[in-house]
Formats: sequence, structure tokens, C-alpha cells
Amino acid sequence: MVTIADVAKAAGVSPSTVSYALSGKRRVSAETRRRVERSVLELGYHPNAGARALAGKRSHILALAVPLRTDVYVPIMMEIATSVAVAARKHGYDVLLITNDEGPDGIRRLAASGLADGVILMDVELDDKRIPTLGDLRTQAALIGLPDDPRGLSCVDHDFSAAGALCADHLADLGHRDIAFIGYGSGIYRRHAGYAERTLAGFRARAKERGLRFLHRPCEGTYEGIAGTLGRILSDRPHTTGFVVQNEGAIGPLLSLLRTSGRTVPEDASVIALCPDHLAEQHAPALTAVTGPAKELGRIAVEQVMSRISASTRGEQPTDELVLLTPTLTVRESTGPVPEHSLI
Amino acid sequence: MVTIADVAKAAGVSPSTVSYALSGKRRVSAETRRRVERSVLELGYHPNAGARALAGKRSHILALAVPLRTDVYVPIMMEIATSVAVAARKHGYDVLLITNDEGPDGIRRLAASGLADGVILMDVELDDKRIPTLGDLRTQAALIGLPDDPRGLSCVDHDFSAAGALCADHLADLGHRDIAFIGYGSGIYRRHAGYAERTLAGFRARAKERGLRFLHRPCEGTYEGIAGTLGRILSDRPHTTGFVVQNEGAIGPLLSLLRTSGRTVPEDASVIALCPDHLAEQHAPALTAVTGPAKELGRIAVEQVMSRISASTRGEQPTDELVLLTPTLTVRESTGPVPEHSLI
DNA sequence: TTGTATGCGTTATCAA
DNA sequence: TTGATAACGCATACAA
Repeated sequence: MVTIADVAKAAGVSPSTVSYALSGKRRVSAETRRRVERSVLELGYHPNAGARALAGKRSHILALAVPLRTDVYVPIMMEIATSVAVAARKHGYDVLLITNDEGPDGIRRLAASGLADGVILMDVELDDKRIPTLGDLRTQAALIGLPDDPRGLSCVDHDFSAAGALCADHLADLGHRDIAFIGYGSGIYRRHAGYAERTLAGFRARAKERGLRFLHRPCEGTYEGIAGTLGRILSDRPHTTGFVVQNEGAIGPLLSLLRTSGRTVPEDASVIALCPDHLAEQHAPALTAVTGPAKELGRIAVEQVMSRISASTRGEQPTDELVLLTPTLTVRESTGPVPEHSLI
Repeated sequence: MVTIADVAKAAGVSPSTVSYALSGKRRVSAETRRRVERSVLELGYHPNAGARALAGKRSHILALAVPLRTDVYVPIMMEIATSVAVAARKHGYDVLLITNDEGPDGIRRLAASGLADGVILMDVELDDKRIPTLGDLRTQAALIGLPDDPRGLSCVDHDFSAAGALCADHLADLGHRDIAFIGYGSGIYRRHAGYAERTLAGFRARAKERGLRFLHRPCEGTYEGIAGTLGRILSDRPHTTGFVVQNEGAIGPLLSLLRTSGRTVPEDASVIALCPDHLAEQHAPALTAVTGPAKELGRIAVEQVMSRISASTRGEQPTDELVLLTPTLTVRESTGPVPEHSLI
């Protein structure tokens, strides 16, 4: 193993000079810096992480708490996780994976052992049990997702309320009057997942403003689930011409079933999805969709913890941030003007 | 911060006794152990990770290299990743996420800095550029996936060849003679992803044995992609009655298109998928599918690195393991006997 | 069965 | 602009 002493010897300087040359925390002459950097490269020196953490009081590691659930759309979770890792690297940080099955204790352990300088919580629920734990520890944290009470925390999330409103507006603009909102399985609403509730609230409010009638139907993402739900929607409100879908698993079956029931999209029925663009484009017809920038979520969460960490290092009080990212509507082939005559 | 000295004082013993009581590396009287454990709990002591790594020469961290690609089925990747994390915790290890965009350098950095005691590589390609790097470092590694040349390495993977053979056997048993194998996009075959090539090879060999005629068609997972592919299959081989699908995105469109073309599954055409069970069950009709135990992959990879790490700690030569997990066929509603009269 | 003392490799303070 | 040196908190070899 090559240590800082080896580099120092090779460069003909003292260990502390090597340390400063690498950290930049003290001015070093251009000449010595060059020699140090050369030796570092030649010897393939990498500072020992343990020693660095012990002496420097910073592990340069961020903990990322990922959900173990399968009822959320996993690819997005993965995308966020990797964007966190990439963003962290830009700050010289590595990312430690922590699963929810350890619960709050895992976070406590990482914080108390000094393994992680900060924590990023994904898939935060409105009333998340992990949040109180964060208060006890002096670990810095950022949440992806919006809790009931974000005081004392930094959070970033999509503006799901705005996303819901965008859907209502788009359908209203096209002249639709009877809308069905097909949501996630009822378990998600029972769990008070913020994104589901806020989307619905945003949609509901705007729908009211625009004079839309609508049904909200939670729905499992299975073929049978959608079949039953759609059947009931069409019998309860036969004049429904607009569908908002916030349930990745429901999209495919819904399109199939509409076709089967003799409805052509978008001529007879319009479908607008709340889902990533790559999914929207995978279907036929390609779906008009409302999307938020998933990668930004990770990047911003990292910025937030990093800024909190450096504030607390300077002995300052970290400032709480709340960032909501504006979603965008992309019009594709699945939405169109309301039909003149309804089918039934 | 509460240190081992604090615990020692509280328990009325020396720091080393605390250390031994916790690590179990030296016999400690039941009485002292009790007192130590009590103090640990009362004070909320967690050993400082940096100090532990520095003194003990083991970081208790495993690096997990996850792919950034989107052309692989992400939920499985996530499932494996979490199973790695869970299994690692059982050994007192944490998992560090490392993305592929850092490439081999990232692995080198983690190994050289002593941040990770071992590495698990996911989504290994037949000719993976990260593998040579592993040789240089004395880091222990386990691969999830099977490279061209697994010498000097421990690997675990599904037995994709057996999976392919299972598909051929099942369709042959049902009397089918003309089969289409709908695979991943051609990019994956160009990349020499082992799982794709091995599945195909296993299928091909068994198909030959059983006297099946078949076409292999790489295919993007989009509706248009499948539509084109299916059209060509049916015009080239109108008597095709069996479909093997190894492409998660293709399943939904394929079923829709078969229905559209007037073919009922399984009466007119049988479909067997290589995909996770939860996906297979999501479709209508529920799909006969061949699946491997994804979680086992992570668990076994962890066992493999752990055993290599402890071998090398004992100064022994780690033994190379190659574990292939046997896939299982679950018959559902999408396969049946070949129709007496073909459609065309 | 337990205690003492040393060293791990780095950062940061103090001196020059 | 640089060098010497003292922590940092723990594991472990050595003593008792």
C-alpha cells in the first residue's frame, strides 16, 4: 500500500505538504505542487479513506435510503439513485446504499459511526417515521419527496400539484368535460404517499375551476384491475372522454381495453399519462404525458446536503430549502378534441 | 461523540475489553460482557467507522458496480442491488454504490483507498473491460453475470442456457414445430451481453434436438418495433405457432398485436416469456414464463466476496466459484397444445 | 480473564 | 512557502 509518506519521500517534501498540495487548503508553490502530483500519479497514490475520515472528521460518504417497495415505479427510483451517485462524485463523495428494512436504526448507525456525513431519503411519505430520527442526530439530510412538515429539513420534489393541474387544463382546453382519473392502487393512498395525494389535489382543484366532472379511481396495475375499473367507469359515466393515468402498469392495459371496447384514441377518447417520457413513447399511440426531471431530483438533493454539511462544518446553521420542480406537458398522439358525439 | 473510552469508563473496564466484548475475538466473562453491552446501549455507542477501518485494516464496505444502462430490465437490477445490500448487512457490511460512468477507475480508487474490501460487479458482459482491472488490485470480487473467461474470479448467474432449453422443451412438448424467438434489441447482441447470447444458444441447441424450426428476431421494445417484427415473422413463417419472448418491453405489444391479428392465445398461438413472475402475471392471459431467482443472485455474490475476503485475510488463496442458478418454468395461461389447423 | 501500549495514515496546529 | 508533530478512535500484540 502506498501512503502519503511514500509520496512525500518521492517528491522530496514532507507529508503535510503532500496533504496540502492535494487538498488545496494551504498555498503550495507551483513547483512543489507539480512534483507532488507527479509522484502521486507515478505511485498510484490514493489517500486511505479510513485515515482521512478519522483525521479529517469527514467520511466523504453520503447515505442514500432507497425504498424496498415494488409498488412504486422502479426505473425512476434507479434513475434518481444513479443521478445522486453521479452528482455526489462531483463533490468527491461516494454513496452508500441503505435499504429501508433496517429502518431508522440504519440511519442512526451510519450517522453515529461517522460512516456518512449526510443522508438522502428517497420516497418520503407525508408522515415519514424516519424524519424524527434525523432530528436527534446532527447528521445533515435532504429529502426527495415532501413530508407533512418540512421544517428543519431540505427537500426537493416534483411539483405534483402542478402536474395534476396541467392534466386538467390540457383536457379542458380540448373541450373534454367528463374525466376519469386512474390512480395507483389504493394502498398507496392509504400510505399517504405525497406524490399521489398532491397530484390528485392539484388535478381536483383545477378540474373544479375549469368546470370538469371527474371520477378518481385507484387501481392496481394489472390487466384485470384495469378491466374492472374501466368497466365501472364507463357504466357510471358513459360520457367519459378523457382519461388521466398515474399508474405506469395501467397504461398498457388501458389502451388495449379502450381499443377492445371500440374506442379509438384519440378520436373517441383522450388519454394523458403522468409518467416518464420514455414510457409515454413506448405505447401506440404515443402518449401525451406530464413529466418531471427525475435526474434533477438527485442532483439537487446532493447540492442540498452538501451545502448543509459545509454550513455545519463552518459552525453555521444550515438553511432549509424547499425546491419544487416544474413538470412539463408533452403533447403526443393520445389526446385530441372531444368527439362531437359520444359513443353511447 | 461517544467513543470506546466512554463506554469503557461507564462499564468500569478497559477500552480493549470493550473492543473484545463487541468483536468476540477474545473470551470475556459473562458478567463483563453484560456490563459492556448495557453501557453500549445506554450511551448509544457506535464504533467510529474510520478508526475501525484504519486500525483493523477492513472497511466493512462492499462496492457494488451497477449499470447505468436503460436497455436492461431495471426492476431486476434494483432487486438484485437491494438483495446485495440486505445480504451484506447480515455480515456487518455496508454497500457502496458505484456507477459505471467512472469506469474501471472508480473500482481502482475504491480499492486503493481501502474504502471497499470487495467489489461486486453487476451486468457483466462476456468481454468486460472492468475485469482486467480487478486482477491488478488485490481487491476481492464477485461477478453477477458470466464473463468469457472466469478464471481467477467468483461468478454467479442464472443458467440462461438452461432457461432457453426449458422454453424449447415446453413448446416442443405441446407439439409446436414453428417457433419465433423474439429477443432484445440488436444492440444487446452486439454488446455480447452474456445472458442474451446464452439464452439463445441454449434454446437453439435444444430446439435442434427436438426438431423445431425457429427464427430469432432481435427487436426493440416499442410497439412499432414489435409490430414490424411480428409482421415479418408471420409473412416469413406463416405457420409459426409458438413465441418465445426475452424482452420485457415486447410482451405487452406482442399480446395486443396477436389479438389484433385475430390470433387467440393460447388457442391459436402459444407465448412463453423469459421474465420475472410478477411481470408474467400482469398480463392477460397470464404468461407461462421461465424465471430465475433474482434475489439469490445478490445473496450468493455477497457470500462469494465475503468468503474470498476472509480467505485472503487468513493469507490463503481465495477459491474461484462458478454458480449457475437453475431457472424454473411456471405454466400459466399463455401456452397450450399446437392448434390442429393453422390459421393460414 | 483483563489491562497497557503501540500503530494504523491522514489532517491540522504550531513553528520556522 | 514549508516542516515537524500531535491528535483522531480503534484493534491488537504484549503483559499481567
